[in-house]
Amino acid sequence: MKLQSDKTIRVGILDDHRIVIQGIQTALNDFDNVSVVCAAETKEDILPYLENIDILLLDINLGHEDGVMLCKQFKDSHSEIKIICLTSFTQVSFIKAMLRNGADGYLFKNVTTDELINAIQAVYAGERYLGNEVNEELIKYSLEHNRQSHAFIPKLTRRENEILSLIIDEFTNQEIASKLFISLSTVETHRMNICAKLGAKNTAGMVRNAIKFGLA
Amino acid sequence: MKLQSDKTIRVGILDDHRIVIQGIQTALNDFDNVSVVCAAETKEDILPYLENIDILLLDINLGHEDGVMLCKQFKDSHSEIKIICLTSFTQVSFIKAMLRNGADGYLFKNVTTDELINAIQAVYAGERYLGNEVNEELIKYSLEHNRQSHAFIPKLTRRENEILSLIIDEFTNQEIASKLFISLSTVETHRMNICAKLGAKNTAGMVRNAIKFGLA
DNA sequence: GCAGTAGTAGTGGTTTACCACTGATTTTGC
DNA sequence: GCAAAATCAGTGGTAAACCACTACTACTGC
Repeated sequence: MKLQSDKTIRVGILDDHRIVIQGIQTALNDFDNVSVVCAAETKEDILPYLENIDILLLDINLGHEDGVMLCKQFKDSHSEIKIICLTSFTQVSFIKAMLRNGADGYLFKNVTTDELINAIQAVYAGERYLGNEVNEELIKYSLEHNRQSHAFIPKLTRRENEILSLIIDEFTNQEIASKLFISLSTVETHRMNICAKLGAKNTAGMVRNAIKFGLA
Repeated sequence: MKLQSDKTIRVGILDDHRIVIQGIQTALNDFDNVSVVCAAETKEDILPYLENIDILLLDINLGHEDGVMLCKQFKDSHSEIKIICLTSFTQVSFIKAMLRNGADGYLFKNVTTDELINAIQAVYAGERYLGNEVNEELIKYSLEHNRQSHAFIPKLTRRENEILSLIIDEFTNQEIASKLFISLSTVETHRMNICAKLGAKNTAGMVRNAIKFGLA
C-alpha cells in the first residue's frame, strides 16, 4: 500500500503494554511508507531513538511514569518530533493536558487502522489530528459539563481520602473532627459526599467499595 | 508453530480497545492450535459467540460495562467456558474479585506472547493460571497487609456469616431481621458477636476486617 | 447427663450515623 | 479575574448502630 508522501515516516511507540505495541505494528505493517523503527515500554528505552523518529505514539498510563509529563519533556528536548497520544483515557482533562503539553494528535485505543494512518499522515504534514471519538468527547463535554464521564474509579479529593482512611480505621465522626481540627458537621458533609461518590448507602458499603476500588 | 493439544482452542476476545484486539490476534496468529474466532467490543456483540468458544479473554474496564460482573454472568450462563482476565488493572481487589467471580486466569496487558499462550494452554487444560506479575502483586499485597491473618483467622458460624454478608451488602439490621424472619435484637446480638470475633469496633472495621480475612 | 456452642429474643438505654438543607470561605483552573 | 471546585460549617431532625445485660431453646460431643 502506498502513501502520498515519498519519504518513509519513522514511527516510534512508547507503551507499557506489549499487546498494544504488537497491535500497532501489525496495523502499520501493510503500509510501505510508514515504518515502526522502535517500540519501548519505558522512558529510558525510548530516549536513544528520539532523534531518529518522526512521530512518537505515546500512551499516558505507563506504569510508574506519566505520559503527560513525558510529552512535555520530549517536546522540550526534541522540538522537531511529532507526538500522537494513543491511550485508553477518554477524559477531556487528559486530552487538554496532552495538547497543552505539545501533543500533535490524540487517539483512543479503539482507533481503526485507517484512522491511525490518517492521523500519522496529517501530523507528519504539520497538522493537528484528533480522532473522531476524541472530537465527540470534546463536543459532549463542552455541551454538558459531564463531570462523571466514565470514571470507573471514583475520584476523591485530598480531604475526602483523608477522612475515608480515618473512617476505615474505625474513628467516629467526632474523633475525626477532633483529629483534623474541623467541626463535626464538616466531617458529616464529607462523609455524605464520599458515600455518594462511591455509590454506597452506608458505612458498610462505603468501606466495601473503597477497598474494591483500591482507595484504602 | 505447534501446540501440545491436537484440538484447536477457540478463543474469543472482549475488549473495547481495537488496538488490543489486534495485538492479541497478531500474537496468537503464529500458533496453529489456537484460533481467535471472535473479537467484540461490547457484551451484546460477544453473546452470540459464547457457545462456540473455549476461552474468553476479558477486559475489566469496558466503557460503560463492568468486566467483573460480566465474568460472573458469563460463567452462570455458560459454565463450560474458561475466562482469562486480560486487563491493565493491577489492584489486588480486582484480581480477587475476578477469581471470586469464576475467572480461570488473570494477566496484565504487558503480558508476553509466550505467557499468553502458556495461560491459554493451562486454562484450557483445566488449570488456573495467573501471570508472573499478577503473582508478584498478590505476594506483595499479602506481605503488606496480612501479617496476622496467617496466625488468626476468626471463625464465624453459619448464621454470622450470613448476617455479615448482608451487612456488607448494605442492608440495615431491620432489613436483615425481616429477610431472615428473626427479630431485630437477634440481629443486633449477632452483629455484636461478629464485631468481637473480627476485632472490630464498628461497622467500618467489621467490613474492613471481613474483607482482610477473606470472609467477604 | 452435662458442658459447650449456636441461635434466638428481650429491656432500656446512649451514641453515632444518616439526611436535607443552606451558606461562607478558600483554592484552583482556564 | 472569573467560575468552579473544594473545604468548611451550621440547623434540625430521624434512623440506625452500639452496648450491657439477661435468658430460653436446641443441638452436639464426650
